[in-house]
Amino acid sequence: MLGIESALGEAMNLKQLSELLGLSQTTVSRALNGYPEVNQKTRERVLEAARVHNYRPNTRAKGLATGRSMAVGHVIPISSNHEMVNPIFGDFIAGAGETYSKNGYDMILSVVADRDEEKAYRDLQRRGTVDGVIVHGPHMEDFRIPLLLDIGMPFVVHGRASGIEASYSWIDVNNYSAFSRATRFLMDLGHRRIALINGLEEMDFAYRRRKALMDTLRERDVTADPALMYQGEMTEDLGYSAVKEMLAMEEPPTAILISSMITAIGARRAIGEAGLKMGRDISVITHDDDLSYLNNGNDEPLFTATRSSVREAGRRSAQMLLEMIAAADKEDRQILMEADLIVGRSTGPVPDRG
Amino acid sequence: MLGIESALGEAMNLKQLSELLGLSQTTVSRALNGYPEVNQKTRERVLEAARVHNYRPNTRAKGLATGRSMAVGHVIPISSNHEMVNPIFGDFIAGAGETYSKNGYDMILSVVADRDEEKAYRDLQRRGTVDGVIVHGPHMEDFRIPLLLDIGMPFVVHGRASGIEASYSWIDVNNYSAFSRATRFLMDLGHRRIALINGLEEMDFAYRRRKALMDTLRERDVTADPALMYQGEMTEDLGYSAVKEMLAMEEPPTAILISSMITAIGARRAIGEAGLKMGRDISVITHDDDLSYLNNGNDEPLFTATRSSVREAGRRSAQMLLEMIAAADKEDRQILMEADLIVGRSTGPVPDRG
DNA sequence: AAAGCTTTTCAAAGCGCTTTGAATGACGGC
DNA sequence: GCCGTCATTCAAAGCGCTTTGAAAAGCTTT
Repeated sequence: MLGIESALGEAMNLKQLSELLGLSQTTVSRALNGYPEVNQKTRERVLEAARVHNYRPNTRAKGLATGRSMAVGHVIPISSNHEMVNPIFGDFIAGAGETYSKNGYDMILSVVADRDEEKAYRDLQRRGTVDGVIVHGPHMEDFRIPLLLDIGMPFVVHGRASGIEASYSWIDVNNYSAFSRATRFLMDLGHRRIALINGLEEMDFAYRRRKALMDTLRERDVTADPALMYQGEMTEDLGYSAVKEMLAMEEPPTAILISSMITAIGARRAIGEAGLKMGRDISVITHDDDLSYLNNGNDEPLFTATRSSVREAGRRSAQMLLEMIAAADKEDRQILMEADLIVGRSTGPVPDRG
Repeated sequence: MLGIESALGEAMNLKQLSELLGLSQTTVSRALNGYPEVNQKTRERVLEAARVHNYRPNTRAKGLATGRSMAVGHVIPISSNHEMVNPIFGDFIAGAGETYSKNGYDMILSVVADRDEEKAYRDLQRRGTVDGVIVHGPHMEDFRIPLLLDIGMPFVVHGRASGIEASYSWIDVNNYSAFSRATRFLMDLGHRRIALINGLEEMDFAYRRRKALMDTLRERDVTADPALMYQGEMTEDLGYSAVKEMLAMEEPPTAILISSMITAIGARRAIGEAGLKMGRDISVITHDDDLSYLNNGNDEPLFTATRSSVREAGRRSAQMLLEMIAAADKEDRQILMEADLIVGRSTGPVPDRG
């Protein structure tokens, strides 16, 4: 009977399994969960039976009994006006998800209108749906950090939030050092008029990148031109429009720093349309998140780029969070990843202005 | 005391709430869930108290009691060799997630190595983690469809699987009609040598698109050249390499059909590098999933494209699945969405060969 | 005022698991 | 042969909810 049921895919439960084995639920549960007070022979019988009948403990019942959900939440805000989905989201999630699977955790995605974001976190906590969350795309002084500290939910931020004093766990790319290196690289090639096409200014990473550019220019006594600073959602179109506009200026920039590969592709389009050639007529350095579907050329990189795998960041954030959940200590953890500066064909010395 | 606790964000449970109100858990539960056998006054008191104390029922306990998880699963296979994350994934998920949130469902993402995919579905079912699943990117004769029918888990396929007889629920773009219209459009402009840069050949959508092209060519007595048929993961690089190769042929194609915007961008790059101009020297039509970060130009579309919003498909698949879960009837549902053929600047009449 | 309804409320069982505290059996030492 | 010890096993309580079946309260009707 039970055999037939299991063949039909009906889920077998602990009670049935223990009756089948002539053991108590206690013993079976302990054998399955690796507790020591079980006879070796018994344990083997139990494990074998569980395997044969393809037993999997009911997630909800287990969670209810243990008080843990074995799940991690990711809240994805969709802003009501521009409805943008971050292009790096897929790769980050893939990295994180990989880690969760390996560790027997589920990943819960909550897609909410941005005005409902606070409610979403509170709900996740009150309903006991998750044991912790990952915070995406922090703004400066991001409200989610004090919120999560307040409600006492373990979390890891992918990025940091300037202006927040409190200590918390994060993993971030060293955006400052990446963009100052990129700037120095361009300046060493003689560039002085360097434009920036950045993410939205409230984003923390955008702030750091911009600051890196400004500081580095100033270090070498160059005054930044505010007219060359663009920012917006990192779409292909932003890159195109910004560059088109720049190239129409009286004194166009000789180099451009760009915050995302997608945007750099738009920039490339505008440069091509203007009949110019990247690396010869104008230099471009982009940040490259190493997305799986957007390789930066195959042999020699197309773009000179500051590169850092967002997928790897996903893996490591998840790892960090799981450690925090497991650990007794309430220590915060921080990881700062350095980006590589990859030299490609999109940069070169300042052309002679004729 | 309870007040302080709730202020601190400690989750209040049904027992505490009912004691606070001097009512039984039964009555409180019924009042909250809208059952009729509750006095109007009582119901109001209960709802008010729940609001004030920010009560949310524990997901796991509720699920355990009702036998439903109020969650939907998405299994994302990561293939061991090429580790590709589909670029359309983010937008689809955003669409689906929106629908789930509105309906009080959670979304569970399971990222697994492709060889563990069957196990992932079985686990989801046996552990009772989800009430249904969405199947992504079906192959021809996709094994997941018989599997899910077998284990009796409600599901909706985003796409279809040629070669499967059984009835099941799906939502798909009419790839065949989209690509035959695109082909006819090109042929009307005089094109006869039409190349195809398609997704992996085992993918069902790729099969239909290719068939549409072949059939349409044959209808007008044109023989397709197998040398012009490319396929692979839809990366930027695929488009670039394929077009570069084509343009080096003795008799290059005069038009190209491409299965994805990302790949079309690669194609554009190769075309630009060769010093050619899209729409004048060579025509390109791409499929455009209307991704939020990849707008096809802003005023006049850059590419002539078969367009269909993958985000909308996400919303509708989720809607369909939730209806199936709620419905008593076990009817299958099918939705075939027609793609728009949007005319942009990438197509034009066959150039005179000189 | 008792009987019969209807409306409203409640106590308790049950969902499938873990875990506490107790019971059982085996074993060696005296 | 009895006792303490250790290794195993078990019954039962509990996690926070829903839901069944019964009880209580409020109204009509006779």
